[in-house]
Amino acid sequence: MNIGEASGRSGLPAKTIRYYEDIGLIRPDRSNNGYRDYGADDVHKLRFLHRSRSLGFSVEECRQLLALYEDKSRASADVKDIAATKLIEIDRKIRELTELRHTLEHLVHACHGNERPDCPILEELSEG
Amino acid sequence: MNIGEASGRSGLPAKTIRYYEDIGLIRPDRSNNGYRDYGADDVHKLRFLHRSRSLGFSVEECRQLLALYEDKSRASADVKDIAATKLIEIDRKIRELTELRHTLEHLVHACHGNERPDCPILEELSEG
DNA sequence: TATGAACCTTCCTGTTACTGGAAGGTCAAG
DNA sequence: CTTGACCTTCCAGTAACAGGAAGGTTCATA
Repeated sequence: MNIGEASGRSGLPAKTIRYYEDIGLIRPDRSNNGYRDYGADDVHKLRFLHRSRSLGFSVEECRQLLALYEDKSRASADVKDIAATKLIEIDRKIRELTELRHTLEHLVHACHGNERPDCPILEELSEG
Repeated sequence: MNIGEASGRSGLPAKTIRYYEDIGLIRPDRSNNGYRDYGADDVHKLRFLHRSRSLGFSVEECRQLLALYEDKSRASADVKDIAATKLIEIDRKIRELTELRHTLEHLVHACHGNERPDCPILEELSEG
């Protein structure tokens, strides 16, 4: 199938699929007219990539996961390590954002938001 | 003062300070030897930038905040709008990350993480 | 048969917010 | 006088694509 259909079936934009080929994540066949030609297994990989990316794995992590996925002799512990490390990162991000949220909420509530020039938000930003 | 001291006082790397000058956020004087020469107000602005960036404002938003900060006639409502919009964004990010966290945690717990090749994480990634 | 739309191709640039490094000038101390 | 710590400019690279130009292919339709 052409890239348009592979895009539709995998949920990835054609631009992204070409990019993934550029960086060596997938290698589709070529038709006689020069068009990329994707098989069912290619679409499978593309869906794998789509899902892993949306779960917060970087492209390099996806490359590792894909290699593990294709390696029948790998241990599931290898995969679990990658996922567990990512989980810790996500927890940290959530903590940081929550703290940020509290600070910002405090500032927004403290600001009366009227036509007068004094503003607690700017005051805090310039002093903090 | 030279860029090194301005860096130390503002908490921003010298590279970042030069970058902020490149994109027109600050305009320090120059000494006779060509070195950048920062005053107390420059350091004040740099600290403002540092803090706003760490609160999740983009550089362009910081530019707006800085302009509002320097404009004595601005209304505090303008600032409040920017901060409130950012608050909504942060909430959305937290929600997305939390959902992500649940999915990943589920996967990590489902995986026994041993030497055998079957792995629920990869299975879910390839099917989801 | 011509033509137009809807595909596809490669290549180049731009995005965000910096970071790293090369090549070279300046300054204070020993 | 040289060494080391500063400083300067400029160029390239990062992550993960997105947008667009210029042009080839295919298919349906007038």
